[in-house]
Amino acid sequence: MMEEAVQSTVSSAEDIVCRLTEAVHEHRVLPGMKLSEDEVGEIYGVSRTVVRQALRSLAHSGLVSIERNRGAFVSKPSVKEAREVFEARALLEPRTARAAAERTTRHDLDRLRRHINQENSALAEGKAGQALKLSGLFHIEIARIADQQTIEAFVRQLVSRSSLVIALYWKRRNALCESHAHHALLEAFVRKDGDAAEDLMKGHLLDLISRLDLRELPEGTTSLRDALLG
Amino acid sequence: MMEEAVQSTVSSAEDIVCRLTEAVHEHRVLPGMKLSEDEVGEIYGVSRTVVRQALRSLAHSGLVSIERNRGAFVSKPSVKEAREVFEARALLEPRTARAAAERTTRHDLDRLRRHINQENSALAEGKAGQALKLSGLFHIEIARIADQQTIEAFVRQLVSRSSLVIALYWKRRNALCESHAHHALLEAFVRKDGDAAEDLMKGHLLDLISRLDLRELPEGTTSLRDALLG
DNA sequence: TAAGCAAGTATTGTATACAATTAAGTGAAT
DNA sequence: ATTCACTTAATTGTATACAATACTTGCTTA
Repeated sequence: MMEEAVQSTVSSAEDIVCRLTEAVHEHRVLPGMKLSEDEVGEIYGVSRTVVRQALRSLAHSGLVSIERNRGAFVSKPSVKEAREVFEARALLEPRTARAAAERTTRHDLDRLRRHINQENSALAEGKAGQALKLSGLFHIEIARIADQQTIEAFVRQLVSRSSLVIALYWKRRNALCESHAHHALLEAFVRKDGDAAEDLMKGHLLDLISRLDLRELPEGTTSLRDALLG
Repeated sequence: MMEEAVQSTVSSAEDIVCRLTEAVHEHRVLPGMKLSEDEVGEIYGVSRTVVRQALRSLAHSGLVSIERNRGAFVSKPSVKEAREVFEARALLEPRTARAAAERTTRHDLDRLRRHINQENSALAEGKAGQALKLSGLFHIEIARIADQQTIEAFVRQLVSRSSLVIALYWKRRNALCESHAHHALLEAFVRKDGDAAEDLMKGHLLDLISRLDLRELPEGTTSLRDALLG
């Protein structure tokens, strides 16, 4: 009888948040890039009103910095901010991995396995951006398994910002970043070994930090002079 | 020469966010309350545009829930959400208190002392709302001393949501909630005793949870029937 | 009397228009 | 030639207007 219209229960602003977030995660949008309201609106076919909602939402997550009367830019985390992000992750994720390992269901294990396969496929095909995005999603998936929505939201934010940090401070861009860390975590999950999961996650995060070059270099704006006189 | 106008570097939306947040912290605005855009806009003398910005910002912090085409309401955390909030605090705050204790300067100690005095004054004068707000600010101050802006932002959010949890689940509303916990923390800070600070904070958070009644009762909407048939 | 339906009212979602601020470009003076 | 000032263009901040959705109320009917 009633022609049930496809009522989008999700606002279009959230949709744009997702698209921009994914672009950042895949390093298709890089730190410092200007996000003009008109431009973004034209790309996605919505008005500035909804674009502004999305940008402010992203600013809340730390992915975007809004400067009054100047507009929105993809954030460029400072060295200090980069350290803070990983320090926060070190506080949240190991204990969350423990909780997740002890709660894992068979269904969760299947999802994790599929996820790791996707990661490896992306790496094998040279899709570095997608591999990076999937790598982050793995950590979020763990928070989901732990059934901790509040912490999951924090981890989401930290993973996003980590993506910016990696874009700015990763040591060897061309190096394959495949590590067995995720697979080792999966094995701990199979055994429901909370201790191992916590330790593995702690070590994994330390490993990630060690691959960053967090000397104070890129703090100053990459001035045109430096670029041209180099 | 130039008549330097008072250029508000802070957007009016942020101003409204602060005012509403403070009202929630002081329990002058309670969980479930409707926040009509027109009404809020009229109260603060701004248009709906800026009110909507503020409400979405508060929704991001978890203080407000926005239901599509229905509007914004002060969040009513479920029992599960209440537990999650304090579990997240248990992960973040003890280690942060340790870091803060080891970094404390004399200036920080003065601020903490003044802060505790204000708390006690508010309690003595029976200003329960203000005392609660100050109590939360104490925890935020610790994250600030630790010089961890990222964690500070998370703690801010968790303290805000804790305020909602307390409004819903606090056992004995009339009980004086003065505890020596904050003062004990201050003493650990004076000694720069990180171990003690971490333990004290852990215990303080457990103490807070123990004063909540987290049985599944208030999950159902406080229906009019319950209120009138009581 | 109670239940269901329908029209009207109120509130939110989105787009557009105007105001304010910033950034850029042009020109003149030192 | 360089720097400062001024004008002009572009972008963001805010308010308002219109569209879509949800809620209320009154009426009809069983």
